Amino acid sequence: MRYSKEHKQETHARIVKKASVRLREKGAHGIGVADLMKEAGLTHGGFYAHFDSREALVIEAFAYAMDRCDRALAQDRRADAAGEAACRPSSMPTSRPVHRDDPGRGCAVPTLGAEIARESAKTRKAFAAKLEQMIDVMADQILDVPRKAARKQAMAALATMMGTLVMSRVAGNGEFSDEILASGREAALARAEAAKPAARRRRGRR
Amino acid sequence: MRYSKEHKQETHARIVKKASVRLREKGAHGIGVADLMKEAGLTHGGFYAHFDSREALVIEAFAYAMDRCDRALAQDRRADAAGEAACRPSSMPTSRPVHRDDPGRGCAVPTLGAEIARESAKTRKAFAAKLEQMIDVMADQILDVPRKAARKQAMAALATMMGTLVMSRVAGNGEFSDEILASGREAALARAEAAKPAARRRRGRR
DNA sequence: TGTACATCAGTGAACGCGCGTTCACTGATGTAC
DNA sequence: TGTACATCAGTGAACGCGCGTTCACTGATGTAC
Repeated sequence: MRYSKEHKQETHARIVKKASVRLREKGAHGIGVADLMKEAGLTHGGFYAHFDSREALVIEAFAYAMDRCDRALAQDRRADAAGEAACRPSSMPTSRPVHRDDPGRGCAVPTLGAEIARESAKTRKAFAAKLEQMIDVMADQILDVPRKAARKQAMAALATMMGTLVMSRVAGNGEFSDEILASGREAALARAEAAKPAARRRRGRR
Repeated sequence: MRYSKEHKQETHARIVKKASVRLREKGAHGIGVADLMKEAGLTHGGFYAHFDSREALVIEAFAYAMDRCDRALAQDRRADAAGEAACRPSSMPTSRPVHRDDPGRGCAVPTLGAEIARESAKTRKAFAAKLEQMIDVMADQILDVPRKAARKQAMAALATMMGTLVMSRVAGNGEFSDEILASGREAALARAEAAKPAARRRRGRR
C-alpha cells in the first residue's frame, strides 16, 4: 500500500474524533459531510472510503463521544488533567461554565440525547448501551448501598446534570443561566450530603 | 373577504398547533413544510400566506408548546383532565410512561431544549423567556421558602424531570427505561419529602 | 334583490439550492522481477 | 539496486433528490351599485 499500514485507521479515527466535537456542537443534522471532512483536513470525496454513509459516521461519532465520557467518569481524577469535561458529579461543581459553553468537549447525552431518541432503533440501542454503561460506571462509585439503589441514584444524578446543562444552555450564558447551573450544583451537593450519614454508619469511621 | 372573519386566524392556529405536536415528536428539522401543512389539511403552497418562513412557524410552534406546558403547570389539577401531559412534579409519578411515549403532547423542554440552544439568539431568547416563566410558575407552588431558594428548587426539579425523560427515551420503553423513570420519580419524591419538615416547622401544624 | 367586480386563502406546478453520494482520475508508495 | 506495475487514500467535478420557496391561477364569498 502507498501509505503506512496504520495511515487509514489514523485518518478514520481523526475524522470520527473531529466529527464527534462538531456534532455535539451543532447537533446530528447541524453539519454536512463536506464540512466534517474539511475539519479533518480532507475533501468530501474521500468520505466513502471510510464510511458507508453519513449516518454511519454519526453513529461512530456518537459512540466515540459516549466512550470518552464513560472513560472520563471512570478515570475520575485524571479527567481534569485530560481536559475532557466529564459528566461525573464531582466535575459538576467545578467545571460548570466551561462545560456549558463548550458542548463539543462535554458529555454527549445532554447535547444529543433528544435527537438520538428519534433515530433508528439500531442507533438508539447502541446509544442506550453506552448510557447504561455510563450509569454502571457511576453506580460503581456509589458505595455502601445496594446495587439497585446505587443505579437509581446514579440515574437521578445524571438526569439532574443533563437537565441542568440543557436548561442552562437554553438560557444562554448570563445571570439566569448561571442561576440554573448553581441550582444543579446545589442539588448534587445536597444529594451527596444526604447520602453521607448512612454511608458512615455502615462503614464505621476510619 | 371570502372566508368568515376569523377563518384565517383559525387556520393559522390549527397549523401551529399540529406543528407543535409533530415538531416535538420529530425535532425541529425532522419534518418538512409540506407535511406540516398536510397535517393541517392543506397543501404546501398556502404556507406563506401564514408564515414568513419555515423558521417562523418553528418559533411559533415552540412558543405554543411552551405556553401549553406553562399553563398545564399553573392549572395543576385541571391538567390531567385536559389530557396534556404536564411537566409539573406531581404529574411525574403518575403519567410517566405516557409522558415518555408521547413526546408530541409533553413538555417541549426535554424534546427541543438541546436544539433550541443551537438556534439563533433571537429564537433562543424567546424560548429562554418561556423557560423562566415555567420556573416561576413552579416556584410559586413552593411555599415557605425564600423566593430565590424556591426558584432554585424549581430549576433542580425541572432539570431532574427533563433529564429523566430524555434518558428514558434514549433507553427505549423496556425495563431499563422504566428503571430510569422510576429513579426520577423517586428523586422527586425524596426531594419533596426532604422539604416537608422545614415547611411544617415554619407554617406550624394545621 | 340581482349582477358585476374585487379579494384573498388555498392550490399545485415549478424553481433552485444544498447536500449526500458517485465516479473517473491522481499520485505517492509498496511490491515484483 | 533499479525499473515497471499495482494499489488505493484522497481529489474534485458532477449527479440527483428533497425540500423550502415562488408564482400564476382558482373559486368561494364579500362588497358596490
